[in-house]
Amino acid sequence: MSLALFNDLTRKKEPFIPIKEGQVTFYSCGPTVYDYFHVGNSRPFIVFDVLRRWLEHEGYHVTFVQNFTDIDDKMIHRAHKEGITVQELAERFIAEYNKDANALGIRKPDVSPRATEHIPEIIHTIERIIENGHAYVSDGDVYFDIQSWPKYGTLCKQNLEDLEAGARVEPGEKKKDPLDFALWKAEKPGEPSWPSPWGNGRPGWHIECSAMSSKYLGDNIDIHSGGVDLMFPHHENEAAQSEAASGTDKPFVNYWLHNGFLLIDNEKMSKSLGNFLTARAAIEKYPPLALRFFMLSAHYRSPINFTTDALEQSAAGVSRLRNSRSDLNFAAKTRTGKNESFDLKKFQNELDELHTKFSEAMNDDFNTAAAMGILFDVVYLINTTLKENDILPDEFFTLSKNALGEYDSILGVIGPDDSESEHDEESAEIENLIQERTNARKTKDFARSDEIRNMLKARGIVLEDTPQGTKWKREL
RNA sequence: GGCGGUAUAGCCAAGUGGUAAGGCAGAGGACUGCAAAUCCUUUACCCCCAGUUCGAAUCUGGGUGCCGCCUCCA
Repeated sequence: MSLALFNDLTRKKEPFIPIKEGQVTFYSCGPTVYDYFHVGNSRPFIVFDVLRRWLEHEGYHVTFVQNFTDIDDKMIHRAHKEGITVQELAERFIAEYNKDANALGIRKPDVSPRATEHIPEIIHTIERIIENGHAYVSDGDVYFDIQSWPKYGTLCKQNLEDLEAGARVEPGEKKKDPLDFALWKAEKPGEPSWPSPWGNGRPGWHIECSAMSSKYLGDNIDIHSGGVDLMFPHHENEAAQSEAASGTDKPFVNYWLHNGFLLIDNEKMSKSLGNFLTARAAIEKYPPLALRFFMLSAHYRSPINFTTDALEQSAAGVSRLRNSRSDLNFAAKTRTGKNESFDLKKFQNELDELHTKFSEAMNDDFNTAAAMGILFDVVYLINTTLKENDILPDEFFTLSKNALGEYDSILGVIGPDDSESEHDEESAEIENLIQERTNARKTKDFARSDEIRNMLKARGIVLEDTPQGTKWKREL
């Protein structure tokens, strides 16, 4: 089975067929860098990171672009409040974004364009829209002309009347239609501005994505993703702008993907509601891997509820995965050898079968929840095999490690391998203490034995006694 | 009001019409100096009502609950 994605444009699961064979152009809406991003914001970053990895795993050459919105009302207000420039604010929170994203195992995009570094492209895009007759200048502002765009509302499946009924009309606005939205906003005192054919001003919210997407990926791209709340108005507007600018009948985006919301206490987590937890605060409280596990434990389009319980359960799940790998590593050092009664072929077949299932799950609208179920099946297979055999051949360890490694290169929920750091200074010290404890246990000095174990435990090092000796691992 | 999502065990959650994956927690057991980990055993009237079907968690119709979008929002 090949990859199918649920396309919000058609509200159907469709086979994924890229524009250029073997290549994927993928634009993901990034953060407005006026603050730390919160746990809800982290969901699309994590789930679409996994989709990107999966596409690459399947052999596509992916160009992944995720923007930084570094100029808008929120940026301006926040910068004023902090007494710094908008640019300083952006620099600060782009750095903070990168820290948190890195901690959560989110890979860097191929391109991370910033709105303020693309003012010429934005202006050019607006000029094209005006030339094509879909925007008008009104007293220094430029608005998109909704009435000139019959397709408006196709993404969010709303007709114009219903949208107009709900549209906010602000006094003093210079729009022809309440649904018209700003492409360019005339300069206001004390706000950053750039010169343009329509006077000094700044870009509207939606236009940056159109301009930057087109610059780095072209006028017709494969995938565009973001949270469901961006479907309207942001993505609807983007599509209208981009298609109005390109002037071709090719759609801006072939596959629109939207992740479901993250709820906290059964309510949407949002900055405006004030019920948010920053990703920074969350990963101080819970292991980052647990947060990632949590995001991937449900299908990306389902809503998920952020609770202490759920995060603790996720952390326990991560531990199970990590334990299996650390048991595997330890056994590889202590229990490798010839074993005539072990049926390697059968083991390999079972792994292959699970591999097929994993691929099927990921190809089915990247169903990470099902895929993680398969990962646990793999862990179970490895654990029982380790249990049933005292000695196992090299091939078993190679196959098992490769399997876990491959799955984790996509999901990123098992995390770094402690055994890779086993030659550093701290490890040597730990090994010495373990040796001392082993000696104490031989002479039945359990007081000293437990003392050493507790001492290491306090440092986050957990000891486990096995028939092959004592193994250690770091706590999550 | 318009549009959309969702309802599966104590909790989280997958599920393509053929009597329910996986994880967490719990109980009992094996192993262990004690622990930890692991393994074995064990836990589901799939929101309600009606319908289609030989057969429905899955399809249809009607309810009900919860959530979201329609305004800045991942």
